[in-house]
Amino acid sequence: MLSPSMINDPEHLLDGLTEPQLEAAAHVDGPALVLAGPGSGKTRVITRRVAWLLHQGIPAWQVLALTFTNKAAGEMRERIDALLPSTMTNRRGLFVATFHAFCARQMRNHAQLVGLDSGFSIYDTSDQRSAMKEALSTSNLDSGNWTPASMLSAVSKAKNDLKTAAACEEEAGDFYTRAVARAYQSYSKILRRNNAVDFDDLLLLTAELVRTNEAVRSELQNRFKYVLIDEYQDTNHAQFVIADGIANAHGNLFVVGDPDQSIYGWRGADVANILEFEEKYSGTKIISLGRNFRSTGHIVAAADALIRNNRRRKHKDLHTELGDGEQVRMIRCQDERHEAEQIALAIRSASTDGIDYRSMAILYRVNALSRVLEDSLRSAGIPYVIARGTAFFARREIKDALSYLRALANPLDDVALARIVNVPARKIGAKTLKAIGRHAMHEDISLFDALLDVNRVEGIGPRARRSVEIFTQTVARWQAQLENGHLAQLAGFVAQVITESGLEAMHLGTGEEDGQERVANLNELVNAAAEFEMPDEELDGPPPEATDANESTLPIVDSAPVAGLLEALRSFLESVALVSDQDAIDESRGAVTLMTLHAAKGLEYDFIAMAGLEEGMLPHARSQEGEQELEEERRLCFVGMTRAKRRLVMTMAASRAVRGQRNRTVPSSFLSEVPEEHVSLERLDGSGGFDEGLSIVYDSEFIDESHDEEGRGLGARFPAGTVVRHPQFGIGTVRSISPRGTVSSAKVAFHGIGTKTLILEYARLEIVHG
DNA sequence: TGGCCGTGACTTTTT
DNA sequence: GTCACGGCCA
Repeated sequence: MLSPSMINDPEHLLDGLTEPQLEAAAHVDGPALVLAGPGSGKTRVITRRVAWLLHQGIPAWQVLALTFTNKAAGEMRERIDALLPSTMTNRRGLFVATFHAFCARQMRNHAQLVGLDSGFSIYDTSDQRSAMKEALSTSNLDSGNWTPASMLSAVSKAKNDLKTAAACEEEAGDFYTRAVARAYQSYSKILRRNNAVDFDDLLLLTAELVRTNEAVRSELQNRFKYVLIDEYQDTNHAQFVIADGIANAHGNLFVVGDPDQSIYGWRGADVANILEFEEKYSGTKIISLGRNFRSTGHIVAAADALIRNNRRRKHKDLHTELGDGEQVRMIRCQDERHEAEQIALAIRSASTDGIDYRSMAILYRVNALSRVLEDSLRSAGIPYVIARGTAFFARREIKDALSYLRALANPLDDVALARIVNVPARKIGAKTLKAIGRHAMHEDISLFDALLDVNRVEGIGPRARRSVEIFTQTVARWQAQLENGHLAQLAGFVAQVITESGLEAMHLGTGEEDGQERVANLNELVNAAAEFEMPDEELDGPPPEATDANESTLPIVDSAPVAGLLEALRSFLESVALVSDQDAIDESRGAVTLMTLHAAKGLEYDFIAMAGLEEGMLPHARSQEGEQELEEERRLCFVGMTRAKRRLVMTMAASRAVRGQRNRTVPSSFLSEVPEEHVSLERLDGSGGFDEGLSIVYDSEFIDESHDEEGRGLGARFPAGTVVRHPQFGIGTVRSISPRGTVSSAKVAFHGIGTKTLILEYARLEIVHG
């Protein structure tokens, strides 16, 4: 076994590490898999290891570290930087980025190889939706059988598996898959025509490039001799191909992750990547980090007990040496308002106990839950921020401003142009636009070129014609400015477009109630542009000497430093397109953070409140159909619980209004999977218990010892084959029964509905015949 | 052309 | 409860 004293470590990089941490941090060559439980010092290991590599004389520009969020990338960069002596000569050029940003960078450099212009746009969800809408209507698929959103998710799935539209076409069998293939085809065409890509394309096209283009592959292989990937359990097939393509030449692939924290299966993440890593890379060094340095005993034990209910997992022993700490508080509240108040109270008392607001967070399964929590925090006078980086850029006024900028950065982007050509209203209405669109289609030119050609378009009145001319002149002026300007003018330019486009006046003028707020948001966008820094040469770009080494292949990955205004704008738009919700978190604000469980991945807080622990909420109703989905929900719950360092509160509301409809709820089965000795249970919903079946079950789970006869007994009454009646789903047949915690879950096939997984104790099944 | 209002569909999670 | 869309009127 290694120990610091056995290794020459003058910079003390390996000091204070546990044995397995040391093993990982001092790993240099060959494949390595670090299975890092929650709070096991993962980031510490990664940063020390990078510093260690450089310490061994490996130039920083040969190291590539990939993360999932910009926040994680930024933190990693900072922490590595802090570990490196400023005198170190080989510290320049470290490449730390998110997968998506890395891919965007590759594509800017090799745009022509994938049939794009380097000014390509990155479409966000709403752009994708308009593109898909158009795709469906042009290929006569808009019959109402499927929505743009469902088609997009099918296409996304295909892309994550690296399937092209042609491949989908080929293997399409039934009506639905054929429709998907056609929609995919037509959607891709639209994106291509607009010189645009979606999020999945960034990965897909880069993977294709790495896989099929020898020159690009060897360029990447030659530069990046050491590849690190964080949160490896959440990589999808495309990401695997990219990482593998770069690293298989030298095998220096170092991945860190935790299968128990895999929560992006729905997005194409493939846990097999981490589970089968050692088979794919022979000679893999496997290091398991189980000791938790984050949370106190009851929290770790509670989370551990929960996750043990997953069948498809590799067990890892979780333990802490931080002492028992406090029990997990579980509070049953009356309704969602009451729940929000209880959480506010818990935050107050945590604050009194010396926990800073900035070290507290409230987590929930769906964004819709944030509203009521916000209300209660506001009236309690507790400062809070919502981690929703993407929401800011989805606001109408911001999307408008960005569409202006995008149309300027990428003149082929018809989606952006169409959005703003008449915003604010400038007499270029639907009719005019349609005529112009037809002309563009007919002449096979972009919408903007068609606007320039307005005098040749029929069916447009003189007034509209004049308006179009004024608009195109303004745009031309901006474009000229972009060509000639430089980086430092970015914020000024953004402000100018906001003013000269009339957007600002539009929101100020009409006396809209929220006009002021919208203008403030636009100013915020200008601030973002002012704070935007081009990818930093110091830590991000390769040093000049790197260029020489690769002259025989292609120019080095990164081209000359960008200084022009146009490049700056494109870079800015790219960074804006790739923001994550986590990026909105700013610890310096001293506020409680609200976010989804998904967004909480990788973060930690002294105090965590988890809201909405109800069946249908967590686990979410949409994921209760199969065992796999249920296990992912359980992992999500596990991720949430393990964010807490000292205090964990889990709440549920006995009744909750969903979509305006108030419903009684059933406590999440996850709650009952936590052993009593780690829990302090509080019932504040006022119900006596015996008059209501649900609360009896809830009681029995935690307080009553009588659950054995009630719980286990039920499974025996519904053997497979029993025909039952469900109040909502109707008649069905029991397929199988399996014990889950102290209750029994049944898979029941309902006529015309499909198979549902039900908790026998909660679903009021009636036996039709046995 | 543009704005207003009523109706209906829909919400899981995100780079 | 919210958003998007289509129809209707100034």
